[in-house]
Amino acid sequence: MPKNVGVEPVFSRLTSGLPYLIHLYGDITMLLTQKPKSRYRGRQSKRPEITPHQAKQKAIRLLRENRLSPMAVQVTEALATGGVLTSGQLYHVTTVSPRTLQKYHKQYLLDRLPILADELMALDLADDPAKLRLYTLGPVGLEVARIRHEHVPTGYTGYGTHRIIHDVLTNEVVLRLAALAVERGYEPLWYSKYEATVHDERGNPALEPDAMPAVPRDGVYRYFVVEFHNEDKRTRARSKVDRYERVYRDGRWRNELETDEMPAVLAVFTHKIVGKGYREAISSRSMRPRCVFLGKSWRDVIAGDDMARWFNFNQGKMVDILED
DNA sequence: CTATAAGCCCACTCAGGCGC
DNA sequence: GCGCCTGAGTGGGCTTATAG
Repeated sequence: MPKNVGVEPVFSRLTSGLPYLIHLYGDITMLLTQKPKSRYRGRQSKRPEITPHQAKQKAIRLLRENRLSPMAVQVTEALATGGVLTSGQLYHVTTVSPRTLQKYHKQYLLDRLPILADELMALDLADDPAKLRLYTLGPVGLEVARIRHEHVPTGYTGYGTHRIIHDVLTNEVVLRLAALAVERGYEPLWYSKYEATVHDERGNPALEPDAMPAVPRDGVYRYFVVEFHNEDKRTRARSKVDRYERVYRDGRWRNELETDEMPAVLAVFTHKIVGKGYREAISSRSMRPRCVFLGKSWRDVIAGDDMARWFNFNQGKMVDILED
């Protein structure tokens, strides 16, 4: 990809850990349905604050002296790509234990985001709800990532719950799709939303997908962009379709994404009305869309539905996105 | 108070490096 | 080869802090 030249996307190195992804998490479902009301409960971290300058010095030292373990690299890379992941997601990507994550936190590599008590209580399927944590890059991890990547997701501590959950669920979609791809013998890649962004002629973002997984096919990587909708407005779908079509015609994406084939859009929606919106937007166009739009409901994702089977809005039928 | 999370200590495994 | 050390990751078990 153009933006992170010389940097391997996370998944290219993580295929060995991926089979762990297969079983259902369940630790995610309730994050969506529960409204944030209760506050953080339990002991709070008393890790002393450090200045951004101190963090940068630590990061430079860690890299120069080669003192970042392979596991630490994998974890920071995963977070640099996905922004915010649960301890469960991190485990399924890297096989890192909660204990080690705690250590990384202490070393300023990671930050924790408070998980709300009610949402924890609502867990029913989780293997170990007590160990569920939300992690983002910490001050040092952020600086490490900045040295490796042009754009790094930041600011989660300032984001509202809705936004954080949006990103966690987006990552869940990517991880589950990747897990299936690995199961079928492919080596999937995982690009961040920054790497997936396409700009207009003035340099402003024209498309800002939530993530960009890629799966090889016939020796060439085939890209998908994820659009995760956890709102219930059908009009958002129409504007997305219009925007993708505009960007397609513009053609700039070929250079920015370094691909000859426009990535297919994987639209995941928590409200059926959004899927309906896509359907109407596509069928009502006078010209047949040039982009491929695929849809799946979040309900199906967490129910363990086959992650390769998506509804193709253009053709009006189910397809297998890894084989068709 | 209780429930929950963070902190801390110890012990174990495993891999790599070093000296002999 | 062997023994020894060190660092990383891990898990158990206990203590301490804090919101409700």
